Amino acid sequence: MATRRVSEPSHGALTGQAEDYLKVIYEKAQGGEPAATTAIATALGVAPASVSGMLQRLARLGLVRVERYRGARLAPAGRTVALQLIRRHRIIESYLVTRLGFAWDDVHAEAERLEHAASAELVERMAAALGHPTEDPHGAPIPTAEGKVDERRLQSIADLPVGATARVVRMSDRDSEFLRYLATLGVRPGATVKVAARAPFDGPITLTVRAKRHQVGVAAAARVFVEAKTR
Amino acid sequence: MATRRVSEPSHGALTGQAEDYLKVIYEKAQGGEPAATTAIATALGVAPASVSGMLQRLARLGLVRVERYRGARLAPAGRTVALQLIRRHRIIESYLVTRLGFAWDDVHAEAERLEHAASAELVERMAAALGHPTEDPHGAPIPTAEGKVDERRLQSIADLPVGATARVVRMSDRDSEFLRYLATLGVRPGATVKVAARAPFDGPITLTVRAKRHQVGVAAAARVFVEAKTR
DNA sequence: CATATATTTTAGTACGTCCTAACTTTTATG
DNA sequence: CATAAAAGTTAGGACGTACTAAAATATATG
Ligand SMILES: [Mn+2]
Ligand SMILES: [Mn+2]
Ligand SMILES: [Mn+2]
Ligand SMILES: [Mn+2]
Repeated sequence: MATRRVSEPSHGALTGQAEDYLKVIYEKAQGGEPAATTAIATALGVAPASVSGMLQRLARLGLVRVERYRGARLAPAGRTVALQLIRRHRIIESYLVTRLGFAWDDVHAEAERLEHAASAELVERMAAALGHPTEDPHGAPIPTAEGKVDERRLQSIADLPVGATARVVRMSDRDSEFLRYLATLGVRPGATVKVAARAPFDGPITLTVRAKRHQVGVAAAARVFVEAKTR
Repeated sequence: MATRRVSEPSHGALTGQAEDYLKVIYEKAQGGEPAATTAIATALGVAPASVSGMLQRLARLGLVRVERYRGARLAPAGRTVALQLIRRHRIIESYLVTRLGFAWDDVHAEAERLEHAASAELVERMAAALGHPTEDPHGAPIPTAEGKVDERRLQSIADLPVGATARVVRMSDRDSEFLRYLATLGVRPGATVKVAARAPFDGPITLTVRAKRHQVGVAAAARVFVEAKTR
């Protein structure tokens, strides 16, 4: 019996790259539309041609269904892989912030790598150590080990009308500079924000957070997701 | 500015595979002799031909010096990479055992993967959380961040004469079945063992551990490293 | 020391992943 | 709706890593 090669991926027979594709397809294909090749390419930082190639391989493996020139959706098997990966990612982020003192704007890149190397056992031990958290540090819901996850579509701040008050639920975690910017505004999961004004032609949005007013661009506002307060 | 690709290795420009080769060469080339191709191949579970190829690449990168048909030694740059990898591996193992309740016979495979994904920051945070340990759970010394490590060559139990008493310092951690076997004998770092008898022709060694006698094979004894007691 | 055996390397091939350039299809616009 | 622009795919190639089979070299043995 030969030594198991350590280069083999930790989860099934999939490489980390393939896992990341599935995760991005999961994220981009929410809401009926398949994930577009270019959107996947941008998210992963690869050329569109590379995506076309990978989609064919993933389709051959039964993990995605591809409509040529239209985009890709996850097949059930691919969805399972994606949700397990997302679970690992979010538990790892939570653990790094809670137990190892990582800054919340700093954990994403680390988790992006560890999610492929961490075994299910490690992840479940981390989850247990944290008391089985249901959300990661950026407010994103953590899928259960069985693959259940809250898939509600949330409004972003950019969707709110003037005068609306909302509770911040989650925000994009890909860009740590963005997260640090939000932190300076006091915008974090659980915070209350009010849209005080909106300049026309997609101009800046005036936000009230903890009694302070800030002007934020539409692009930033669109990356912060909220629940309207039914006050 | 494109998104950094997550497939990129965490440490320098080296892949995890190349790192593992360097680690094995470090281990096999202690004591003058270069690491033999077949020894590297066996340790990594690959064919000798694959090793020849990788050695050429590593030589081109200035990480190893190869003597054709003789074997490979680490160049200074390769030694640095190897020692950093070993530091990551051993700190990760220590952390998993101490903080996440992993069994000591179970952590090696996990660490073998995580060592390539964990950033220096993560590893230093783990080390700090543990109070900067100097040995891993199997008694192996942890190199410092600066690359210093205790490289003493230790005797194995198989080297001891009958009647010798010794303190167990460390043991091979690659095989969890082996580690569980040692645990049933009470052989762990810090334990005291006495060679009560040795059957001729490399026959079984009779060991006294915590007042109990056990017969162990020479192959097993050769994988447990000790310090003779100068009582 | 000649030759048999063991070890190592080379040659040729495969696979996953990526790229650029060229081509095809879809979509948007006048 | 014709055509220009955008999006997507294919072709061809590179790189890292692995394999097997054959050739070269080193070592052991009679
Ligand atoms: Mn994240
Ligand atoms: Mn990832
Ligand atoms: Mn180990
Ligand atoms: Mn490894």
